[in-house]
Amino acid sequence: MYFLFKADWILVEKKAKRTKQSINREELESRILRSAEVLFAEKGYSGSSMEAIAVTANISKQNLIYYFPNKELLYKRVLKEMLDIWIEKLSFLETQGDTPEAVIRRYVREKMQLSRMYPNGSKVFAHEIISGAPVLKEYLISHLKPQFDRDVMLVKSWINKGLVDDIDPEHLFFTIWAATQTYADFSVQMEVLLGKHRLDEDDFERAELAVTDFVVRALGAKKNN
Amino acid sequence: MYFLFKADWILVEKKAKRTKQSINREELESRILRSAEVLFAEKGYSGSSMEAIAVTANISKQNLIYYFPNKELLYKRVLKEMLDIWIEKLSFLETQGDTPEAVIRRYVREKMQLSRMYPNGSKVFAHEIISGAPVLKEYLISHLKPQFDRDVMLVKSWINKGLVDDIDPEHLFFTIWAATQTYADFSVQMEVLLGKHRLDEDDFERAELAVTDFVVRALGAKKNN
DNA sequence: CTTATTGCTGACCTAAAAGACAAGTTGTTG
DNA sequence: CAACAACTTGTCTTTTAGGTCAGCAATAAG
Repeated sequence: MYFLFKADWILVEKKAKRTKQSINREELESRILRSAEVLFAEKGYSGSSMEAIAVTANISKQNLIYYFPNKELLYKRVLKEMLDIWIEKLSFLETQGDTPEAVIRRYVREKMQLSRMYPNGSKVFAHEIISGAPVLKEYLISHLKPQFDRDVMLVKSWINKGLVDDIDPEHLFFTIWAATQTYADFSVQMEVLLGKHRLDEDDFERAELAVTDFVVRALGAKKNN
Repeated sequence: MYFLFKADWILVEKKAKRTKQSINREELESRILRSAEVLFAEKGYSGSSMEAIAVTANISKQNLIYYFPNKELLYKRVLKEMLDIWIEKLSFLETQGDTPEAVIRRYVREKMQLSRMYPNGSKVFAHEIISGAPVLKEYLISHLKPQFDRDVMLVKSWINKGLVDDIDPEHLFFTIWAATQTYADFSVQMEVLLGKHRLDEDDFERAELAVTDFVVRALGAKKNN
């Protein structure tokens, strides 16, 4: 799973002899990554200093640099962690016997859950894309596009079979992504508008229902085959 | 229109004697603002140096500072310019005799056009909200929320009158905003996925059609009253 | 137990970036 | 056209941030 970027990932694949040190290393690395994620999400890449990340992770700056020799590497690792999760959880494969509606419902639900569970990773990703994807562009071309093309084809086949209405498949995906990811990225705006300090369980429940419902209606999906 | 933030806007309301200097000043100010907008959109607040903004605007850094004595002020002005445009163009008022569908169609179209015409402003706004809206939070509370509440009420009245289906009004708006703004903020991702260098006239046409259609279907709006 | 490896820290160094200041230039106005 | 205001630039200071390096501390391996 270390295929994402050229040569500049830290490769840690040496038999893993779980000594006291290696355990500590793992724990500390993930603490650093979580801290970095929070800061990158909130302040962006340039706005997050190594010093600040170190403080958040409760270590010294030099120690941080010991684990991640430079900031760009750290940033790429944070992005990578997020993408790994997304790839793992988001396949749009047509399960045997599933109706389009079922596939879509599952897809929307999983995207919503990612927004709910990894809001910071999502924000880091958003900053990156808005900024023109300087780091991720290659990845989008090599990994996301093929999957996208495949998924679009699938929806087209649904249309041809008359299982769903004649909608625009590409823009359907853009809308689904936007509508789901917004619950991570723009949560502050929603909190203000809903008059809450935090979006809670219930809000996400409603959101998931609403968005799923919108999408299903848009598809005009026929329930029985 | 200078009510947005406390006291730190530059107030320029002195009778405007259109001399050679004042014309030049206006021209230069807007050139600076456009340059700043581009950089803030791409690099975020911290990633954009005054030096770089000056270079982009083709003036010296010292001259930039003469016009905008500090970076934060410049940033706020960029945000303000964007918000002024949005407020001006986005009212969800029920025009006499208009059906819900017509109102919604107009609303979506206008939001799409904002994404198309002011992608950079939109990106700056997105960065700001994702970052927790440190500058804009007050504004969201005082200006956006009241308008939002009003618009939600309107949709509820539509529902009560049976003009549209029983959808979730709050989340309807969240979805519309997300689905339209994504064409500004995530344009790079779409370019990659559609295999284009730039989203063109035609893409936006299709996008507008798709999103409008999507929303109208979600509403289940009845065409005749 | 002692040697090698890994983890951690403090003292630097360098570059960039915000912006203060003073001095010069250009345009405006009585 | 003289005096004043608006504009522009070069120089300097301070702060911050990324990162190096040498050495000390803790742990693992023989």
